[in-house]
Amino acid sequence: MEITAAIKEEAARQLAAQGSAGLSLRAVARELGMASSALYRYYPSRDDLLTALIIDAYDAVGAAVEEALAAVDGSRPAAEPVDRWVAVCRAVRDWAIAHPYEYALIYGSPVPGYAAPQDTVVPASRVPLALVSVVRDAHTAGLLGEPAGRPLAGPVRADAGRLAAELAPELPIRVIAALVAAWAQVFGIVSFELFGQFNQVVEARGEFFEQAAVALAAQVGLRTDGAAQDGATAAGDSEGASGADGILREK
Amino acid sequence: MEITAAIKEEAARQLAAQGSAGLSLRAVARELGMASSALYRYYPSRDDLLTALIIDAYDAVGAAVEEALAAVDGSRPAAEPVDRWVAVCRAVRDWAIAHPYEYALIYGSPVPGYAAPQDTVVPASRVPLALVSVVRDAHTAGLLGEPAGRPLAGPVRADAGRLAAELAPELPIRVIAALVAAWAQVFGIVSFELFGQFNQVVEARGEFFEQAAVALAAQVGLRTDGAAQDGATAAGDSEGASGADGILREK
DNA sequence: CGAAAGCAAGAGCACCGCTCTCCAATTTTT
DNA sequence: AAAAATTGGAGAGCGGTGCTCTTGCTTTCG
Repeated sequence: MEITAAIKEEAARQLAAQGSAGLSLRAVARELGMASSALYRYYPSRDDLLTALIIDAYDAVGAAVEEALAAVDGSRPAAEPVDRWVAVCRAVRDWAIAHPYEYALIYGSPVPGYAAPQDTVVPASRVPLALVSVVRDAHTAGLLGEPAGRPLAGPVRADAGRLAAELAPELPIRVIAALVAAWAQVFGIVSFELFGQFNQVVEARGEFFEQAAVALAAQVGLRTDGAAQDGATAAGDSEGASGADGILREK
Repeated sequence: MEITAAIKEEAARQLAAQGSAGLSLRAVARELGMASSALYRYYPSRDDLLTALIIDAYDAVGAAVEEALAAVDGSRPAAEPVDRWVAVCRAVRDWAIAHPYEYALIYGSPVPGYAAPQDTVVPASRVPLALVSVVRDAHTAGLLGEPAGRPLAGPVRADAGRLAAELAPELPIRVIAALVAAWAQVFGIVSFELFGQFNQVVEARGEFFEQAAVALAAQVGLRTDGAAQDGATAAGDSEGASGADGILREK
């Protein structure tokens, strides 16, 4: 049962090298020294292989986020909620920059024949769950203030209430709503950076992202008290990979 | 010289029907009753055709936004800054829902062989320019408060200053920075909705988006004074197209 | 030992982007 | 008006793709 792993590994290599459109079953088979038809015994179609890669990508970014959270929690003194939040956000961005095609695969436009089976939902929820845990921990520590924004409209309140019930019943519903919005917004910034929308607009992308992440933390109610904001300290060190402008637009 | 238009039109039809990956030069030629090779006289490659479609898509969403802005400005009484901001945001979302594949083409992952030539930058700037104009008008009317967030880190300040110089010298630099962030965040929410990330998370997507747009307006400093927030009035009417969950994920 | 199941290979289908050569019509130039 | 040059299109063909179907080998099981 390790052939499937070898296939996936080679496919991941091609994905990382040429993007999802450049992934060819025949090329994978060629590289593995087998007939292309033999490959269909392990993955019934190209989309199924892609789905496996999608799941792996979700798991990878989820693991990166959880690892970053564990790292910041191991620091001295104990990390503040805002720092934990920013650590999660930064982990997402760093992973995206390091794996642009994998990122595009899961957070870009769905592939042509796509397929978002149920298997993807659990891995896909690791990042949002990390964000929830940061906010929940802040809440239990009494470090959660009022989220920004007006009272929720009815239907939004219903959605947020449902989410709160299954994720964090102790959190205020408005926090949940703000959290979902912040979640989407974090990826909005990362996507804009990776997909080239910031090309002649934002150059200091690491610092810009940091700034936005801090603002989003405040948006969900994480107070930035205690040590004054020194978010700039760790801002610049995630550069280097984004030296050229635009990651995916090479041509 | 109208053959290029016919080609583009048919290509746009295929794009809207099957997405960018489903766009085939041969199919376009077939549909137009000509040899596929003849098509290369007008578009040297598939990517060039795609680029033309990208420019059209940018122009379309830009026009939709400007039209929405003109519409809200024609209302009585004169629209408040927040309402103008939300109108722009809503126009983006409505256009995206109406043209999911075009949206994916320009705001999703860049296509495999892509090509982001300079021709795209002007059309692509129409939406952000509309956002800038809303904020600038609010500023000249004295309706712009302090943007949220901390003081800008040096490099971000430089970026924002450069943008301010060429876009709106009278606006505070921090507003520019907040504006860029809000711009990316608006598209983050739209992309998450269209690309299926909200699938079992947010159901009341119109209201949710409205809420987030209002919050982002506040984030850039647009005060929601005067008539108390009645943003919910126009919230629910942009639904209907998003009845099914997920637009691009049919399979 | 023989049957059955699993696995790999090959050929082939229909499609794709793209290039090349060729031809006819048209336009321009002489 | 005749000749030359440009243009727009057609066809064949190359190498590539995903996918299917049939064939054959090998391993396992009864």
